[in-house]
Amino acid sequence: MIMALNWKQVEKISKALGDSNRLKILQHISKKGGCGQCSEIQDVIDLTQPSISHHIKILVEAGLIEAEKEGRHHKYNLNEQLVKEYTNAVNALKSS
Amino acid sequence: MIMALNWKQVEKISKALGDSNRLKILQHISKKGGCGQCSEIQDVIDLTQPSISHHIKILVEAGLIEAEKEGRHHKYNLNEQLVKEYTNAVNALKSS
DNA sequence: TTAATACATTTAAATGTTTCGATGTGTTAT
DNA sequence: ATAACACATCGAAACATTTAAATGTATTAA
Repeated sequence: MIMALNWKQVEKISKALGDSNRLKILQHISKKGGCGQCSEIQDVIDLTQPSISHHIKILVEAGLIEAEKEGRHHKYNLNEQLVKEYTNAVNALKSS
Repeated sequence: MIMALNWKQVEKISKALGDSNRLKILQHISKKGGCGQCSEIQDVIDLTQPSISHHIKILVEAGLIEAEKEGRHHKYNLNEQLVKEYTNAVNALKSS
């Protein structure tokens, strides 16, 4: 089996997943069927706008979500392919 | 088996996976067929003994590895069940 | 018993992360 | 054009993590 992600990427994605607020953001985006907006995330999570912006940046840089600009709003989609590759890479620890 | 992980556990495991040295330790334990010793990990990873001890503690506390004392040596096993539950939980983001 | 080995713990320094207030940039509405 | 909205960035404080030197504990060997 060809490993799509290298360990540096696994580290980065794990770091991105290692924060409760970011996990909440991911769950929110996931529930919304892969979409969401910063402004509505502020209603769900008890953080200021700059903090949410920071966490979203980390998720985007890890590749877990993708931003789509629509006028002055931003929509976010979960990168399901990356989630799959990440869990594959972690699971590969079991049989390498 | 039935036990699914809660998000607090997912956070903790992700944090444990979010460090290159800990990923190397896990790979080493994994390669050795689920076993290894601190002293041989020191040959593979460029860290002092207290640092390795610290990282192993974090992996144990996350539940990713289990320690087995054998005299003055310690053997470590990958908790394959937990790895499975972790990847299941992360993958669940795709369809919740 | 004494010495050596394997690992844990404590302490402290360096470094990284999280968070928010202030402010900046681009977009839409009036 | 002006105001309001959505989001990004900067700067700084608070907090957490990483690392190693020093030291401690338990086990085995001589």
